[in-house]
Amino acid sequence: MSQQRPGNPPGTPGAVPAFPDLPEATIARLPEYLRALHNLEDGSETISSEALAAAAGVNSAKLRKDLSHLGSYGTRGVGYDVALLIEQIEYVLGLNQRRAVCLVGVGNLGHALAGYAGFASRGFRIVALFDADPAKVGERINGLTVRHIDELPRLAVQEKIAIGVIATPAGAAQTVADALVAGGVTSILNFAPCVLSVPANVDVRKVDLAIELQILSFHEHRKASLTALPGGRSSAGPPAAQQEAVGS
Amino acid sequence: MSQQRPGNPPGTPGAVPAFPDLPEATIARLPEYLRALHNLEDGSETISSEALAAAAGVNSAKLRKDLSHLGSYGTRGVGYDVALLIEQIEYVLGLNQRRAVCLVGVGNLGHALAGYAGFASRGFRIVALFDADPAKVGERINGLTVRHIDELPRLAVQEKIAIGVIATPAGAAQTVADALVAGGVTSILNFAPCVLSVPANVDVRKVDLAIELQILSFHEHRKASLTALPGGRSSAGPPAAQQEAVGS
DNA sequence: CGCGATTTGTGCACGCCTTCACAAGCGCCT
DNA sequence: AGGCGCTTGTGAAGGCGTGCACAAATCGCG
Repeated sequence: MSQQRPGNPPGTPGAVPAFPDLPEATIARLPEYLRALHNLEDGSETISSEALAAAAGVNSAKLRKDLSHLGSYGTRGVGYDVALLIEQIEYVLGLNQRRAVCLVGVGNLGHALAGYAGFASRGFRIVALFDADPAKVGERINGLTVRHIDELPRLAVQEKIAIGVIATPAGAAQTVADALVAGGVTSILNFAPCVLSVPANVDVRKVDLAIELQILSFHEHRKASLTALPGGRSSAGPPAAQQEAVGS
Repeated sequence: MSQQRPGNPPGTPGAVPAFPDLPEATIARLPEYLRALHNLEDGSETISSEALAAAAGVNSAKLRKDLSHLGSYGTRGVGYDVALLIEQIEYVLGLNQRRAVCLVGVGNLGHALAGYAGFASRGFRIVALFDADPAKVGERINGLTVRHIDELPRLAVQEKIAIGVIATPAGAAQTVADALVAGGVTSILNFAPCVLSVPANVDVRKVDLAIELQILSFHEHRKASLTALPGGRSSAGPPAAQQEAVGS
């Protein structure tokens, strides 16, 4: 990621509700709390940190600290007001305004993302689809027409698109990122397996599906090597093959 | 995640190459290094930590420390042997054996995942597709026939599937997870926006596309509130509305 | 053969994050 | 009105991860 904390220049007086600079770890959990809150079918007005933490799958102390960071007021002995908490978190995350998102690359994955209901239901509005393949331009997906990528910068500016999603092959990703930046996009969600270089003011988050599987694979390997300890190395290639320069 | 480190019971003697218990942060980066290594079109035999770090988008000191954790031997003054390093990382990640993966839920997203080339090209083999919808059972996707989810436990055992991918709606995810566990699956990649509860020996990784966007949204909100400081709160709702219990 | 350039491996310090444990505060019941 | 139980908010400690800076090691060249 290209976080590069702006440093909170000493000059900024806290007159306006100078944005609470929450820890990154907290920010990453806020959406989870929000989801848990929305999923509450329980009609109760309030919820305790214990209950919400369980619903979100985290430690209750962590949750309380997270919420305290954003100044949210629970009531001791009672809990948090559900409706108020939802409003608070949505405000902090900037979800009260439906943000315009564009998606580049309507291949296999992009097609699925374009139709993903989870975006619309959680505060985002896909307003444009792009692709470099002329054969795909003009295709209609989910009520949107795929446009050629050359139109990206112009349309991004025009539609005030702040977030771009890259679902192209890795080879095209950097070019697309440049086009997004040219269009004034300042947040990028990158599904292409590659490193993007962007200006410091642009945030990039990466999701690499294969990497997730590889991490799981590691744990599988570890678990297997633990349970197989007594036996004699049954599975594939041993870690050897790197002896050299043993004694010089 | 349900990490819950096994505690490394004091009894385990390090006779067998007791698995290097790498820091989680390191594990998460190894696949990135691997990808960077594979992408090297440079025909050189070796690569310096500096160069590889740049290609992977990380700090070079971090990379060296990561590699040192897995005992990988670079050569001072020269760098790391590319081929050897690839072999090492692939071994640690357990990628030398093509792991069997099954995918549950062939809706919008599942469909895309089933066709995602990145899995096959990076050591994984999707061997089965499942869905609960009878209308989808029998459909052929990418050479695989969609089976009914009731067959999951049996087939998972039969095919020795260790990793399962959940791409169902949130409502069905827990049921699917239970079925996966019943089938002996010990690693789950969950795309459904919900918390799964699984036995301690099962690893779960979660990918929530909407959450990623929400995190970006936060940064957008923050950036906007910073640049708009001088002006007068032009955009949406202020954070107020939570006064109450001010003085009792 | 020796020296300098280069690059790895790592000790150390710092900061972030997590977790525990508890005081403070609030509501309810008597 | 008072006390009791429950829950939040937070101080402090510990662990983890990061990044700097440098010693150790290796290669190539004169």
